[in-house]
Amino acid sequence: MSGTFNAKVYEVVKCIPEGKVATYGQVAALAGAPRNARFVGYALHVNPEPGVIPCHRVVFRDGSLAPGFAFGGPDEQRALLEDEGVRFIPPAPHHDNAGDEGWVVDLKRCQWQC
DNA sequence: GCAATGACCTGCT
DNA sequence: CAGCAGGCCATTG
Repeated sequence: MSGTFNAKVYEVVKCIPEGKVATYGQVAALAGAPRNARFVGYALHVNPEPGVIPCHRVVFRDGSLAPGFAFGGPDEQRALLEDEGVRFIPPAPHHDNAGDEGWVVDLKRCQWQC
């Protein structure tokens, strides 16, 4: 009930359609705070409404997921996103930040846009 | 009620 | 090109 930036985050995240993913920075920007990407993660951490907030659709700016904090594990998260229709691609040689096994979301084609 | 921390991102050196 | 530091709001102890 914090009618504030935090609540806006849930609104944006819940507004993400299937087969699409949004980045923390994007959600934060849509919430009205491009520099508050940090608190976006915190907002999802409290996750006041589990099952309603697709936190697994929220990924890093690089396309990697949140390792260790996923609801069931990066493997489950990847399978879930892939099952929804999200496209996954291997890490680029010049940009390898393996968040999980080295699979990153194709932000080029599956990043949710307003 | 005070203080500290937190799934990040951006800019500058 | 790469590495380092800072910043914001809210929640919890």
